[in-house]
Amino acid sequence: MSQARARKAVEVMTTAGKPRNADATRAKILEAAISEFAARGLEARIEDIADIANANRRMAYYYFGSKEGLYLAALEEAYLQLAQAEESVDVDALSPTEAVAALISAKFDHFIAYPQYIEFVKIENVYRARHMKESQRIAELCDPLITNLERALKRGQATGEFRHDVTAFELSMMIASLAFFPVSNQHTVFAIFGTDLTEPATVERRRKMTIDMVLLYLAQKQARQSD
Amino acid sequence: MSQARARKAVEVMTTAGKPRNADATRAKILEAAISEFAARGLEARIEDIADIANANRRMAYYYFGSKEGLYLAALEEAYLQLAQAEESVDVDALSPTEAVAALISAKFDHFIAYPQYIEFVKIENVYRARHMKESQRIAELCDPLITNLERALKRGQATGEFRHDVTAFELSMMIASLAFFPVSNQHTVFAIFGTDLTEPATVERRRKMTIDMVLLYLAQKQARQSD
Amino acid sequence: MSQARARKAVEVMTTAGKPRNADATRAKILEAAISEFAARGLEARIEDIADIANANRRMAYYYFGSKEGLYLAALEEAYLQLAQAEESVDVDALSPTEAVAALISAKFDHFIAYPQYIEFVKIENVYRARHMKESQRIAELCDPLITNLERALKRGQATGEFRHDVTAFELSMMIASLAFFPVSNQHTVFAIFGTDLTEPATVERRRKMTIDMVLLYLAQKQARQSD
Amino acid sequence: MSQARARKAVEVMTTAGKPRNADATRAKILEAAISEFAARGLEARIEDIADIANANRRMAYYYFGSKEGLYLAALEEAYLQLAQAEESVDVDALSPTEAVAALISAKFDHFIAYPQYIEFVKIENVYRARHMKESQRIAELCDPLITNLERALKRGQATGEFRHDVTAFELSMMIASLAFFPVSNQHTVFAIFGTDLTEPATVERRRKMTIDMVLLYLAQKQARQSD
DNA sequence: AATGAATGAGATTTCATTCAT
DNA sequence: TATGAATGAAATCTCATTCAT
Repeated sequence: MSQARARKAVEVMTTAGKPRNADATRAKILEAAISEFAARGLEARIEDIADIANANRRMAYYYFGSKEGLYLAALEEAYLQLAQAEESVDVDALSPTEAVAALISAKFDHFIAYPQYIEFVKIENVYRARHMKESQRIAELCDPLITNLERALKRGQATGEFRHDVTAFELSMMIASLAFFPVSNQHTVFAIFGTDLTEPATVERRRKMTIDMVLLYLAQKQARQSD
Repeated sequence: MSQARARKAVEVMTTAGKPRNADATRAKILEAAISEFAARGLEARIEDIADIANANRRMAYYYFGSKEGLYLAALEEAYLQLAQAEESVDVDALSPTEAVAALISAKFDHFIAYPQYIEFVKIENVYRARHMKESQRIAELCDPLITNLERALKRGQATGEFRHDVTAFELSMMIASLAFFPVSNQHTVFAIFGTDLTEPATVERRRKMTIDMVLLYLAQKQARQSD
Repeated sequence: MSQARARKAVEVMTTAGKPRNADATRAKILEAAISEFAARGLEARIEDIADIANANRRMAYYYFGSKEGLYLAALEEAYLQLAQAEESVDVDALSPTEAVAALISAKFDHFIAYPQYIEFVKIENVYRARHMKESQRIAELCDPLITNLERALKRGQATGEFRHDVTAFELSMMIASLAFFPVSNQHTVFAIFGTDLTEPATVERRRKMTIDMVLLYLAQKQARQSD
Repeated sequence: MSQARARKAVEVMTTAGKPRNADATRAKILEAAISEFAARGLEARIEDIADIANANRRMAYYYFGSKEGLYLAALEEAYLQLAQAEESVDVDALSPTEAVAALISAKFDHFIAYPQYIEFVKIENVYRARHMKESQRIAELCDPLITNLERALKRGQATGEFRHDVTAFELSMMIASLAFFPVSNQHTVFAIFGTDLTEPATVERRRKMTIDMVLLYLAQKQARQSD
């Protein structure tokens, strides 16, 4: 929007040689790419991204090599934000039960704050994680997601508050399922049932139910089996 | 090629019956479309679909009007299979608890049997249900999914087995979340954590956990109402 | 352009032998062709023509050989109507002046009654009379148009009512110009000036002006011959 | 999908500039489009136009957005030439009679000099001015055609040389009819009567007759009626 | 006489990408 | 660093026409 104007001002001052602001251009293209890829999936067009970024199409190639390169950069950016989201929870300062509740709640907050994240994950799964497999970085970024949860779970199992027949990974999948699906599938749900799952009251109700459900499951003492 | 084999599949209306069979051609194109769209999303190519169906590319337009028309037909077909999947459960012949468990289990079975369903739902959500909104039929097909569950829930609440502060729709979303996510997001999960969520043992473990979790939640007597 | 042209299932009830009405089918196709070609030019589609005629597309080929054959048949039909239009004027029973006025008036009537004629002539001129050149018949049909006028003109020149330095062909072109153009070019005139040249009052005004103008010209005694 | 993405004309100042010259490429494509559309109507092929212009087919889309966009640009160009044609007549420096004669004559000259104009008008009328309606510009360009004539007519009526019961618009239609039709319909006339209306002697004869006829009509003092 | 099914060829259009400055 | 111009390859779609009954 007003970015366009800003660029014009810059151009005017550089008379002879034309050293523009490299990082700024790159950043604007990346930002535009995140919003466009999130909005349209791989149908997003390089030309549109460049226009939104107020940059030349050629620059996208200059900085990111190809459309897929740009997509991957945008994807990594989305996961970077995910990792940062959970840092706000100080797992070890809370009781096991509180920590699990806080981690669940943080996930809900993150999905509200960064809806693009869910878009990218949906897209990547349609493409069978084709692009993500190229990225070493994303796996590293996601590591804390499990380890944080694991510390809380282990402590709760040690104190006897939590059942033993569940792993951190399983627990993580449960939570992710309950938090992710209603957002990722909001469109088909709305088309079929006419219910808008993004309404704040609905989201809060869901947050509470999810916490209740997970803690109830963790608190249950298993009878005998374990599979 | 495999033409000889494909010919055999033709229904008996023409005496000699080699070349011209409208229904068979249409059906083969639709079948090919389902597998191609599920595999590649809207990037699937009409030419490939026609080739797989052993038909002329032009015939896809003859029967379905456009690429989007063909996609929509394939989408509806996927939902038709979903509706049929749940018919196997005789909700009213089972106890409320058994009925809920059976419905959850049926969902797991369906997702194993018709993986294309999940692909279509993922794709539609990437496209923000753009195509599904055109279809009156899909909403109708999905109606029983809620009403079946509702009958079981109501009965359980009447007998006092189930808590009262949950609606059939909420329950349905819970179950769908827990069953859908690990399949829909299997690719990114695998890329990040290296865990294959489709292994039979894993699926069975998940089926059991989901049933336990949901029934535990339903059995819980809520202290005071909230929200 | 025309999106959903997907085949609909159609009930069929012809049990045994199926002797349809050959002439009627041919006539309906031709009628449909006239209205479609007049409305859309050569962009008219055989499929649409067949549908309007409630006939099978194949029948158009059966009776007319090809799209161009059908077009030519429609074109000839349009000229047939033109020839018939002028038969209503009994040139020799009227005074020369009255006869010319009547022939002009008949042209105006014809253009109102058979607007398709003008459409075909426009189309043919866009195609540089490519198709009409194939037709012996059309030239024959048009012959009376000149000869009728010629008889009136000759008589008027013999009596001294009409000037001598004009031929029947030239006179015919004048009349045709004044009558044809405002109809043929009504669309661009309307687009540019916003005037609707088809309003009855406008047409009548034009009819009168044309008669006045032509008779005035014919009545003028030329000073010296030129050219 | 995204229709109008056509490049806008951009100033270019490259010194040598053989291969990359935006204006030249654009201009050559437009020029080729004018001749091809005039010759073949909307059946003209983008590929042929590009070939004639010695440009890549893609560039037609780059500069004009779509085939219709290119056609519209060509159409506007044709009307631009029309407007320029009449500028040569200095209406106010001539007597009313001379001015009308000069304007008629200029129209004949224009139709000889720019035959494409007539082709475009014919085509547009076959398409019912579908494209022209999109163009604000054309109506503006045509405005002087009436106002020039109107000034001459008004002056002649003021001096008593011209009759009063005719409007500038009516007069304009008369002139246009007499000048346009023999060119626009030359092909069917030739096919039917074998007369070539484009021969110079024939054109000159027509020019004289038209001027005589119109001036005679204008000079006539109307007896009593008025429409 | 009549028809539904099928096809081949070609048209427009789209888009990522590279050229040349 | 930055850019407007240019391109090739492919995808969708259209349509007249023919096949086989």
